[in-house]
Amino acid sequence: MRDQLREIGMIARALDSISNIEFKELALTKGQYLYLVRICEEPGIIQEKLAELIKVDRTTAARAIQKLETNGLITKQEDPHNKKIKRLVPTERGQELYPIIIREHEHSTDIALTGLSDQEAEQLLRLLKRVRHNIEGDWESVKKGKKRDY
Amino acid sequence: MRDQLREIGMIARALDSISNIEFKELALTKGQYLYLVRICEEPGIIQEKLAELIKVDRTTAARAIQKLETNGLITKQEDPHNKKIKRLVPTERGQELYPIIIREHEHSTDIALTGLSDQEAEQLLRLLKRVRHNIEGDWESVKKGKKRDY
DNA sequence: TTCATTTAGTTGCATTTGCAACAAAAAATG
DNA sequence: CATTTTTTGTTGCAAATGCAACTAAATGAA
Repeated sequence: MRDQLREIGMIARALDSISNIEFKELALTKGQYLYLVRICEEPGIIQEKLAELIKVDRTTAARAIQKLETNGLITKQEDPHNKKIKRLVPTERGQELYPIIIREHEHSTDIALTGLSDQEAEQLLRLLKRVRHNIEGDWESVKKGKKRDY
Repeated sequence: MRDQLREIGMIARALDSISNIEFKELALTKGQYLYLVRICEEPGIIQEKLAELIKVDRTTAARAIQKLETNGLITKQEDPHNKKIKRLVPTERGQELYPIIIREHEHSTDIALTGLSDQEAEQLLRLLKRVRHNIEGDWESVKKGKKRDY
């Protein structure tokens, strides 16, 4: 039975839950790790793009990012050519957390992929990328108010 | 690179977001569809098991379920042999929503699996089930306060 | 250039989320 | 049997979440 999406939901909730509990000792509150890793990997990214990247509501991202700044993990830098956007850059302290977050993530990946051959893990990644690509359009248009017919 | 878990997170957030928006016209608020479908498919299930099934915090489930009852979509029935548990059963109105939720879910699955062959979709499902199985243990133990070493 | 549209960001408000901390029934241990 | 532990459920907070509604800059169209 076509339960792919249910499995994905279960896995995502379980892992997010684990990460949130584990990162509490880094003084990161719910969800913050998501934004911080991406900002470290793509410094200069703006809020709007970051929200699109991780598939979260713009306003939720706005507040999470605001809090990261308040806590001294990132800064918002103004762009010389565009007064509207604010480029997000990790602070030194933010960068220090990056490898810790990645290590946790690697460990979760190890657990998740236990028993899968390299070929299977690669195949899984390929298929997931296609699925993600398939749904991105719907997410963006539904977010903007478009109705899907079915 | 081993981005399987990131892809899963993106897909899950995007689809959950879409579902929440689409089910608003059924007067279902955030997340409620998750619980309602499962109660329809497994009537008599108890709160604790339901939370484990969908991988969500016990107290979050408690309140979502409470609201489903308040809104007349499910009832909590006492068990004749066990005074502690409350068996969750959909009402008629709850059952009416079931096929609507499933239809939406089927459509999302159609979109998500676009371009995948039957073999690929099946392989994806098999792999996801294994991944889910792999992480369930960690989720439950971390939830109960156990620390993972890595 | 002018005006409309899109993009980027913010704030208000109502709701959901989830850790603590608790209670009570049931099950396990001795 | 008594008593310890686990299971199931709840409530109090504090925080995150997300839809509306709003600004203002940038971009596009006429």
